[in-house]
Amino acid sequence: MSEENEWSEYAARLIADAGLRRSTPRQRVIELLAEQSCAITALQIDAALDGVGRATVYRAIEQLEELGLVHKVDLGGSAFGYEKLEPSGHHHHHIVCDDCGKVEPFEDEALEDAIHDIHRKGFKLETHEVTLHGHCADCS
Amino acid sequence: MSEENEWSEYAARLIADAGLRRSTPRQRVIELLAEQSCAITALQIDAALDGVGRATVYRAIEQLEELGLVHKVDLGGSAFGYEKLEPSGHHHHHIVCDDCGKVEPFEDEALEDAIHDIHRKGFKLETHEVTLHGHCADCS
DNA sequence: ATAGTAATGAGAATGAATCTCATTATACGA
DNA sequence: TCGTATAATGAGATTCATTCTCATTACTAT
Ligand SMILES: [Mn+2]
Ligand SMILES: [Mn+2]
Ligand SMILES: [Zn+2]
Ligand SMILES: [Zn+2]
Repeated sequence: MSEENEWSEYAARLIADAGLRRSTPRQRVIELLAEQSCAITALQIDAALDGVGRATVYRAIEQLEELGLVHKVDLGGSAFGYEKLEPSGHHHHHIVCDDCGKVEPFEDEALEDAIHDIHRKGFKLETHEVTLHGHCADCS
Repeated sequence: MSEENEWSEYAARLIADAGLRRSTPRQRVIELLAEQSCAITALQIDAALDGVGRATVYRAIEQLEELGLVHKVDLGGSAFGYEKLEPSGHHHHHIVCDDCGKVEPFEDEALEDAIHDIHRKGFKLETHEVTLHGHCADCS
């Protein structure tokens, strides 16, 4: 099974388990998110889905976030980005060019290890976000 | 010399080197940021400084950011936070409770080492931001 | 099929951040 | 010290991502 379908179906399952209905608009938001390999904004989703209202897009994102299916990321622009969170836990982080706004995903095993070693009493840690800032080759 | 004064004077020097004037409103923004040990929002700064306009607060923050004196952080609320960046490079990151919004700073040497070992060709890395999300004791 | 209610979407409202522009303050040379 | 150039300011308007409202629609279970 492709990774997109895997996530879509996992999402459908959690949605059902949460007692939510299987509605077409929310389903389309899920499918669009499933196709993306990196972050996309709420307004991009809204624009891509004719017939799906803005409010529905934001509501769907909020629910997916609460179910741990989607992750909100600040990529330096004027809007937040959202990307699916694989059930395996496998994920990437981002490098942002502070001059032109270009975003590149990256993965780093040592970084993940260091993060997983962090414990703070009084806090149950769930997710994390790492963003590196700098200047890309074109802007240097 | 206290760390606040150290940063204030460092900021004053960079402001001067950049050819900017030593204006009272901008100076007051700098001093307020110097007093904080963690992030504060632009509107909190504006509210704390009577006689200093909102536009001036945002402009000052933008300039300080460009000079590498201030760091913008997304702490999950409706507005961004800003905190001073010590000339020594010494800094902390944040743990956020996704339920109540509580923010706690933390430092981790191994994490910093892992981040400094990250290199990406075509990118000159400057700063980084790490945010851990979870649930605090009160909300668990 | 029907009832019960979750979900939707158009549009209004909110609010952080940005922009405008007339006025003021600062730096610097005379 | 004075005058000039212009950086900087602040009130208010504006933008625009996000949230809210509420009448209507569409799931789902019976
Ligand atoms: Mn749409
Ligand atoms: Mn103010
Ligand atoms: Zn990670
Ligand atoms: Zn760090």
